Amino acid sequence: MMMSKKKETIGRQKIPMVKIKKESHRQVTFSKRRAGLFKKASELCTLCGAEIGIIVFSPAKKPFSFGHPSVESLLDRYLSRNNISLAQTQQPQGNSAAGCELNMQLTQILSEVEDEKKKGQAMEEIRKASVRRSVINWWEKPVEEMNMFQLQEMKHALEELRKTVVTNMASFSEVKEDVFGFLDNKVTAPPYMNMSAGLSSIYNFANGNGCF
Amino acid sequence: MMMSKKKETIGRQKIPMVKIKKESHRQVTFSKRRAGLFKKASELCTLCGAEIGIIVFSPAKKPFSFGHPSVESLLDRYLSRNNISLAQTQQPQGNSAAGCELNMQLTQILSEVEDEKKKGQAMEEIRKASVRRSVINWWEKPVEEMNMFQLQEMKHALEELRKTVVTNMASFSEVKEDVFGFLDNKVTAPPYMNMSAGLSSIYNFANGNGCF
DNA sequence: AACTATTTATAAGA
DNA sequence: TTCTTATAAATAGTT
Repeated sequence: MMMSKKKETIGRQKIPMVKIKKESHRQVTFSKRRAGLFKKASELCTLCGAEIGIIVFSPAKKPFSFGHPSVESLLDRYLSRNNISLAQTQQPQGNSAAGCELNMQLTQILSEVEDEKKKGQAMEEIRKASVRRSVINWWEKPVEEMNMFQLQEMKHALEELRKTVVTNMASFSEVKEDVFGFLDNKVTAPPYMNMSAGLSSIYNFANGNGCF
Repeated sequence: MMMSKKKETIGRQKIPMVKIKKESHRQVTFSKRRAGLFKKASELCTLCGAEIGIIVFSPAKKPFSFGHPSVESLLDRYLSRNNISLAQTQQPQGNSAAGCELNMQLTQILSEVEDEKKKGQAMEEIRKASVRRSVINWWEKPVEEMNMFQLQEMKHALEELRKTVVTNMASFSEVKEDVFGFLDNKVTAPPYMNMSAGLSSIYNFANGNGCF
């Protein structure tokens, strides 16, 4: 007792509320605090049934977002209900209803898949002590308690995945058609959560058509 | 010393991350946490030079926002960046080419996502002794060897996944309604840091086609 | 609105 | 980048 074991670290220190000078330090802080901000938002949504949309541009101008439901759905919903149309300012591409439907399907499927992916990661994390990015432990909570934040985290994983898969995909592009032919049939499913973050990343991947 | 002065309060207690039942309590928590969220956002802006836009709808459907530089400009950039505009006002039309392209995009994305999902399941399988559908271990083979079969498996997994997720999602239905409920009311208000003129202009960035 | 006892979030360090 | 640890901050339950 009282042995005063040497402090291993000085612990958290108070920092002046001014822009962090050192680039690397600023990047680290940005990542940590962005995660913290999104977590807080998620909790506010859960605890109070609030609706929150957040858009963040990192100092490097990289976009991040959190949305429950999603920024897009909020806007869409509002506009639909109020029958407002502006669009003129946006890119004029004749779009099709079919395209929209597909788009919605994509949204639906993506949210499902992201959920699954996350679930898989969660199990892995629980079982062993981490591998890739560590998120909080929403996976140890009942399903009612896991939602937004967890899904948001999947976005990052998905984006990383893309790079890997896109690269590998080249080797069997011909098979792809056969296998996914079923997608030509409309996959009809009820719309649930929309993950803005996840979808956003998708848009960069699939644009060029007015719907996206 | 050791006088152990009577504790004046029990202090902060941990609370379950579920919607707070008591109306009054929920309202108080909302106020406190909203303030905390905005403060965190503010600090992130200052410390890292980030740009952040936040929109919050209270459980009572009252809108609040935080924006640096402004909610509008942030949303504008966000939407532009992601090419979400759907601008296609109302003209429905038949653009089969577009539909085809969309489908291809969907296919591409799905393949990526499924691959990830499978990867997660694979790890789970490897680590534990099976759980749901057992697949072979093509995942342990070099990428050149996994193709058709792997993709086929993913398809099934995805389809099963959908059922699971759709089922689980049902538990969110209650929240969902709450969440979208505010849309029935006109968004009228002006609240915290900067806003007011904000919302109306924000909506101008979207179109009224309901694609999103 | 204020007040603490605690829980959380994190700045540093490894 | 991820994990630890000590300390700064946020906040739940009270007054």
